[in-house]
Amino acid sequence: MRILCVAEKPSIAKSIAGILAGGHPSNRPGKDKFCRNYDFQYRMPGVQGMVDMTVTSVRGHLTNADFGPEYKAWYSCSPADLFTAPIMTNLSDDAKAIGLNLRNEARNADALMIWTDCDREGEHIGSEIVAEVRKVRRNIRVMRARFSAIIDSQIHAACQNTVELDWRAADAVESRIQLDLRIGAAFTRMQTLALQNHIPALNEARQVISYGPCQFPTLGFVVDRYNKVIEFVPELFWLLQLHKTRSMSGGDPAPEDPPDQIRKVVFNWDRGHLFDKLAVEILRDLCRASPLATVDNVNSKQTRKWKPYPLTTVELQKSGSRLLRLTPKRILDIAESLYQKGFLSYPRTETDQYDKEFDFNALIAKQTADGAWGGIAQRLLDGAFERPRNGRNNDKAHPPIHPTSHANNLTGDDKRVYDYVTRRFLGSCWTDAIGTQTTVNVSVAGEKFHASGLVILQRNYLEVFTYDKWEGNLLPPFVRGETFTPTRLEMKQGATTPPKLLTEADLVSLMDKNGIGTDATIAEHIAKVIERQYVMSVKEGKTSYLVPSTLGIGLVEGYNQLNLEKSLCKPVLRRETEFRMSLICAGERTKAETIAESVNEYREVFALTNRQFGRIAETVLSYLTDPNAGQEARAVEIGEHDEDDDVDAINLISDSDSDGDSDDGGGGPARGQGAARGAGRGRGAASRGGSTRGGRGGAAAGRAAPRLDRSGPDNDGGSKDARPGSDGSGSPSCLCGEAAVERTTNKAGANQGRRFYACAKPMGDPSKCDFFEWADTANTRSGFSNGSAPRTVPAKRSVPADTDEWSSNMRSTSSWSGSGSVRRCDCDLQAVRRTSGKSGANQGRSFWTCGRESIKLRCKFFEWDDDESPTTSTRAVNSSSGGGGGGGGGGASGACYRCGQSGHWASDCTNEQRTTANASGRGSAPKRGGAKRRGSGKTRGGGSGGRGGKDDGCFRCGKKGHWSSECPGT
DNA sequence: GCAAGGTC
Repeated sequence: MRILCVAEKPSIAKSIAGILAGGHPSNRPGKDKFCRNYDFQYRMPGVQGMVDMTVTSVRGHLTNADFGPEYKAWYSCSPADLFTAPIMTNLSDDAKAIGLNLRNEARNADALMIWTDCDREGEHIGSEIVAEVRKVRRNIRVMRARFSAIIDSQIHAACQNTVELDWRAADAVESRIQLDLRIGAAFTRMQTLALQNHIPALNEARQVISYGPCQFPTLGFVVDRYNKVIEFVPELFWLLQLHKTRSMSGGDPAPEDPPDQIRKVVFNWDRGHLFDKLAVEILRDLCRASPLATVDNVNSKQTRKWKPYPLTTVELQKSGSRLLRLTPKRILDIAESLYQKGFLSYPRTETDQYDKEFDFNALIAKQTADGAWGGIAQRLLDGAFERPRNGRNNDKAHPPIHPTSHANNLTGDDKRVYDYVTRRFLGSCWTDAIGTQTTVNVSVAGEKFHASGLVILQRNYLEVFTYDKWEGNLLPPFVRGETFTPTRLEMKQGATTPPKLLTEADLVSLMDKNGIGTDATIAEHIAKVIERQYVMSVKEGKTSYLVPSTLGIGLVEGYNQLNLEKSLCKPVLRRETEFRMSLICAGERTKAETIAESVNEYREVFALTNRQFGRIAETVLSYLTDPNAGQEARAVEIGEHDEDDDVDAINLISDSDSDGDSDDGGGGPARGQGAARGAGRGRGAASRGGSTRGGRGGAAAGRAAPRLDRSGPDNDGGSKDARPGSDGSGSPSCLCGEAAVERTTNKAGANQGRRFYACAKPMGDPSKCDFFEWADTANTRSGFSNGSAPRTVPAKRSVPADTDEWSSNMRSTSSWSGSGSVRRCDCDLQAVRRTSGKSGANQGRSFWTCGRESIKLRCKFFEWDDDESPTTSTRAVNSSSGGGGGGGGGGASGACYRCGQSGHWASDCTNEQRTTANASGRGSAPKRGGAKRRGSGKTRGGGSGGRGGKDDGCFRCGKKGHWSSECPGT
């Protein structure tokens, strides 16, 4: 018997072969330069004699999806046709040799064992391998080896307990591939041609204005933050501060005290600051009237600075970009090359937990040779070692990033990245830093103040992880119950400061949180929006900030003007795609259904965008030609508060008053300068925004300025500080946990005028969540197509974890538990039974999901509350929706996007009330179903409708009645 | 001349 094993990448093939062979298997070159073939014999349980094994690999995906030749040229068809154009999937050019190797090796194999990574993409790559092998061995037996780490015991267990390939996961990926291609190509061609037509400069530069479901939300984040910065209106606040100068030996300083024994202690106000100047003045006067301070409490407690978590790709990119000041893409490229050289482990991982059996000692031992940290590595080996903290992520495919061997001849950025990874690894294997924190609480005339000191007792991990700073601050002695006269009591004025522009690290975080891209692609998306000239990286001091170009702002503003409920510049559509993929994985939807549904939805958005693209083009043009535009970016003061990552940083401007008349001389000038600077910047930014942004000035002025309130919980003085709208009177809570606001749908269509609940935060606020609920169905959570929030972070790499779970989910002859039993979700909480309110085949059906209250925090656990296996439920969905749907487009199990009724697609909708506004386009919109493209591109002119384009106007000159390829103007 | 996702 001979089994052909295929891994996702050469390094894994080598490791697996080494483990299964129990040493060094013989190996021979394959047809591809990187993918070698390893041969050995293996004893499989239940099989007589030894099995001949060959382990080889692919290099990621084997195939690429693209349109057929008749659609490839940009003028060959209307961009709208790309939503239905056939997609061809072929071996990529650089996978030709790999395919040949697979076919050669499979010819004399009895079985194929898939060893790709255990995630959705891995299942899809597995399906590509199966397809390739079946070209020569149609009926070959396929087995899936499931492993979560390259550890001997796991690899042997995976080999001996194979499961089925997860075809649903592969289908989910397939649907994403098709959707991304159609959306990307259609929108890119449409907007590029339309903008080139409108704007000669873009035409001359032949500049591609690409659209991508990850690119545009990435751009959207940058523009949102930029808008927040320039529209920011500072708000003044006031606070009290108490100073006491004291000798370290206790008591007031004496003349013989050396200077380093004298400490100026600043006591901060427990109220933080208030936005009511009069209130602060009154409190200050009260303190002045009886200025004696009483020490209410002196509290010392042990504190610690936590050592870093194990390193994930996203964290490497974030911290690397912040600390090493390299772009995320450069960091990933360097990590990749260090991995290739054998210095680092696999650099694309979401895992921040080490496997129980991880061999730390061997890896730490390799670092004892290092001149800089060798001694520390030795101390770890000698007993200082402490297991790294566990993070919350585990992709079950790769361990956290760590050094795999010692490197002593690296230079430049390679060395800086290697050093960071290694110091972080060693730091995570040490113990937290320990210190003693002392807090002194005092009161003056009933007002409370506090000061803190820190004594670092053990630096521990800080000795090797030198990127973390922890500075001690020694307080002179204070005794509970004592009284003293403050050296000064000040009232200070400050102002809220605008958020800073995004750094690349910020953007990586935002993308990660919102599920835009994956750990391996986030950096590429950022590089892409820079390459497309939507975003510029502007260096200010040591930090690079991302500033949208006029083109980038124009595009986002243009799209925002369309008021689409699901903005193309926001992450919500991407999340829907992810959510739909998860439904395919759960067996609730089929690939065909999902693709049809998504394509239908996107095509509607496309048609709407296309018809109104003139507005977008005008907006872009206005930004590109505005002589003031682009100055804004430079005018925005960036990098001023480099040390503070807080978006709502406080800028303490000046002393507005001091403790006594005698100090006025010192406080006066400082106040004057500071106030002028703060106010000047605020007005300047606001007016710049207003002057260059035309009509938006009013809206910007009407927006509430972000307000900071750092007052303590005991704050009872500043009623003005209370945030509006947080009391939630009858409103549901949004995903941020705050009261949602009621809004009205303005998009033309069946739901125009309908009320819904959404997050109260302003548009453009990156922290605004995507909560959505119709006001009239607030108690019946509808399906995601109505906007109920899907999970925040996509399951780029998510399949069930342990073998048992895997088996129960993957085997169709399942150990599916019966109804009524208590179930536990993936968080190991008691699962909660809910009922599907969504119209369609599963309406009213009960299911079990994660027990957490917050939708945002729920795990991916999902089970139907009946006896059906996932396979059965898939069939149920198929049959019912297939019957209900019209025509060849699959079933319409969801609601029609035009009239809101279920049972038919929007294209087949006969409900005349569907168009209420926007008479210019919508009323005359031809039906999609009536004019499906068939045959070659030559026949396209005959189709009178359904594809936009010709009837919506030529993409070159904008006139109707001819295709852009036939445009007389070209 | 379009996307995003693997990997090298």
